[in-house]
Amino acid sequence: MRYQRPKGTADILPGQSEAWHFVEETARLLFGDYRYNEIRTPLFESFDVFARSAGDTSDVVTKEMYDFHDKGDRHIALRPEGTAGVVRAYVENKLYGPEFAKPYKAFYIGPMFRYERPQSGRQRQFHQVGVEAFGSDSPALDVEVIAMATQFFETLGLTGLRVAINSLGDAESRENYRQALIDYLKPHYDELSDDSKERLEKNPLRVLDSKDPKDQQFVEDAPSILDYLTESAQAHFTEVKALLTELKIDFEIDETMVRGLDYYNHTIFEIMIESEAFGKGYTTVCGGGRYSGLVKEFGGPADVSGVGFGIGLERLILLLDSEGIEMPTANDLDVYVVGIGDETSHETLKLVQAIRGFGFSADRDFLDRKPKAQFKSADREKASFVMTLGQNELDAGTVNFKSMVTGKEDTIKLSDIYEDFPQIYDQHFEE
RNA sequence: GCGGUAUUGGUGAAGUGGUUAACACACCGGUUUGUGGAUCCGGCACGCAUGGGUUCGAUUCCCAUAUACCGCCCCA
Repeated sequence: MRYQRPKGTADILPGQSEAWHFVEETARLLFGDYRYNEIRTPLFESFDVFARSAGDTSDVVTKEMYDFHDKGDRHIALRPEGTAGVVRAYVENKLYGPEFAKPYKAFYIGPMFRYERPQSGRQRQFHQVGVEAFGSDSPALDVEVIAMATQFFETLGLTGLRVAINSLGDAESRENYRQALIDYLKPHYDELSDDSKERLEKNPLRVLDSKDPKDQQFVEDAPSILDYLTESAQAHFTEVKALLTELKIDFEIDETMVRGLDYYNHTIFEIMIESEAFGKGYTTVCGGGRYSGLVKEFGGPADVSGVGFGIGLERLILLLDSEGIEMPTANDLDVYVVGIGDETSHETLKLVQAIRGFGFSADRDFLDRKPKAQFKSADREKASFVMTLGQNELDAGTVNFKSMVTGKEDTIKLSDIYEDFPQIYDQHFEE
């Protein structure tokens, strides 16, 4: 094997790509119903676009960015997620201007890149679908976004969703909580895992995410961020909960759910699902939340906030597969044209072309194979009908028309097929 | 970035330091000089991820590299 695909990449082959279309089309249609329109931004951006949005010290920037210098010595990075590019485009195209609807709602679908160690469902090139809505602080928009995500999964046929929400409050709430958390954890410093010791220094909220069982014991008794929300932050969260209840969307509050970045505030949420595909327990298939400051960071107005989510498509399709959800496969073949003898090649090609011209699918043999082998191909491609054309038919100006379902055969004039194939098709399909 | 397991044909896989690398599925051909899903028969790895090394001899042992998978880190 001379060449192999780059580490952490995958070929999506015919047979699988139909499932991708299904998921993507479902997203396009549904998001359209919510009046989110597709935005397509470059797969690569200036390195700074992502470094800016993620913070210079985060692992994403230092470790996971797929970056390089181009021939003009520009520092380029392949996009590791969708939000930064969308925000950049929002600001660069001045979509906050008065002529645009507010909130400005957009979705994206496409490949993302992270230079990390591949594992199942984690690749260096992977795909996400996500949405962003800018320019409204309304809790109703938070809930619309959550509702859209849950409806997306339900439309795909998934059940047993679990919606977890939390609030990080505003900047003041976060600062108060951060200090409280440090005060709580500091006395236990020596008992924490090495990883969490470091987290405590760099990003205390991350300790809440630790997988270490000992850490988790401390986390259980840690103060809750919800007790540190300012009055207005509290009001926002209360309204979100009320609206979710109104929409009959079941949710639970996870006080330990956090985000690493400072830009997140108020509502954050994850949608989880229990599936064999990812071992036991619930796995997150969608993460999202509200953020502020990003637009300003990119040079836009200071007061424009955003809310959105991202969904990893590889994981989602793994999930749909393991849940046995029916997804469309390659479309069936209407007609297979069997040609017998070299002399028929011209006519069989004209036939398939004519049938395709009428909007039906048609195929023929290209390997000079015998009739039996051609019938096998027709069978494998699930052809509804087979037309057989040999010297006899050619002389008579006819074709043998066989239904692969009933096995019934009929002789049809070539001229009739060229004139009105749909009529012949309908007539025989009825039987 | 760290640790572990694995790598045999189109696929699933068995196998051994020594002459022809099981078996099954798929595919191709024949049985039927022009008709599918069945039966039977035949074909299908000069090769065991790649590169070195040990050995009289390696797919089998050792080392390196690549890739996949699992765990950690991280996951905006």
